[in-house]
Amino acid sequence: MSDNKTTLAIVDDHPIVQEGLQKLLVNAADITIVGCFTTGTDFVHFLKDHPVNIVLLDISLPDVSGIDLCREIKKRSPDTCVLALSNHSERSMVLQMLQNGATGYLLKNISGEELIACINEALNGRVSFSHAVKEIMSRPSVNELKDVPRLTKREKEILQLIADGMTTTDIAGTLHLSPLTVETHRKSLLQKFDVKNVAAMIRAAIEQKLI
Amino acid sequence: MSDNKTTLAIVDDHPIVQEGLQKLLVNAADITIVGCFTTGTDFVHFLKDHPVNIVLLDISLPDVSGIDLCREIKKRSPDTCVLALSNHSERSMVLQMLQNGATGYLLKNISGEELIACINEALNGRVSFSHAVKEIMSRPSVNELKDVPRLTKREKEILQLIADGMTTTDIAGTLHLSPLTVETHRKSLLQKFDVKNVAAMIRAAIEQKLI
DNA sequence: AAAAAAATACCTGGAAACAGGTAGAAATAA
DNA sequence: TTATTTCTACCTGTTTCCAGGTATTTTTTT
Repeated sequence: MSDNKTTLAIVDDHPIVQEGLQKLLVNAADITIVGCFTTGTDFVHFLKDHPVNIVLLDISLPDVSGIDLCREIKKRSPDTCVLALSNHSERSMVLQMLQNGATGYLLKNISGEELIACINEALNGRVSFSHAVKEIMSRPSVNELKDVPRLTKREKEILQLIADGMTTTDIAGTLHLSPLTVETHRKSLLQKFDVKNVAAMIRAAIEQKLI
Repeated sequence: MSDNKTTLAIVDDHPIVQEGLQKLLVNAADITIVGCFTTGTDFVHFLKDHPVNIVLLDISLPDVSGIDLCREIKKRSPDTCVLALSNHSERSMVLQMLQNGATGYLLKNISGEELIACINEALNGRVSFSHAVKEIMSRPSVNELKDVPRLTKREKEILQLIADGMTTTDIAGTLHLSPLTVETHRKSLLQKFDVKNVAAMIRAAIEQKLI
């Protein structure tokens, strides 16, 4: 039955990785690769009129952040399993991806067998981690219990401008907003980061890779 | 003449990358892949009794640093061209690799054609960079001209406390100084970083690894 | 269609930061 | 032993930030 094969897509801007994944997956008889994409927007566009069961998603793409892309995918196609692919295994990033709908998190040093095993895990509705990630997630990290704040689009924008050294009135000027509005966002940011001033906020934001 | 084909080895601990590189190189008729290795020591051992013309070398291996491995390879087999493979394009890393005998530096987002072109460049005795690296190396780094500010002991101390979210009076308290003194240091810091406020300063300080 | 979240904007008052000075000890380098 | 740097401390303003609200409109979610 060629009909009920699993459809899989690859989203990664590295040709080497695309080719490598394809080669590792040719041995999996029940998986059909239906597309390879180098940008998030390309894939989202494809998803409009093609069903995809599994997507292997590089979280550091040139156009959009892995987190935003994951949300977007799950919004448009909730049944698609998103497996995040990454080079780095930071606990906070893993948690953020899961919070935004990912079904698993794989490191790029994964072996072929493990990759296929993880895909099957995901198909069976289970969260799947590659070996190294599993270890990191198993112990309840002392450090990173403080959750990463979930910022709105506007807030991210303003955070970035603050980090660039702009004052409230500067920011209001460039975004064509009232300074009072910018202040409101600024207050929300301080609250979400749970800090008292920008110095601490910028530091926290960089640590959590939000800048 | 199958004899004068180019012999090439791959050293990378990511199965995905190994497979991907192999697949991208099957089209290059004059290249024979003579080995794939996941650790530096494995490859060095192989090199003892096998000639290798080109080695694609991942610079972030689990066992040894890319720099050390490159030195070792060139010591044992000076005629082997080392092409560094990396995810990151930091100017300093590129320079270090070249200083230690590498013939080129490629980013992992390289395309198949570019990869083969770079290998041929290297075989002809020329230094080869992938596109993105070339750009970074061509212009005399914007980044590294603005010198890292030379801070005094006290300034470093206060910078750190500012980054921790402390106010001037807080800092004065913990260091047993007058708030006015702390303000003076704070002013010096802003001047040395050439910024207008702490937000920009903290960011710059973290970028320059002073925090 | 109703509810929740996000973005917009306003107000007051106090706290902190920033800009542009001066200046005297103390430590370090020449 | 000078000369220089660093650390200390002060003064006067102005600007910006922060805390504590309230409140309307728009967008998104349910």
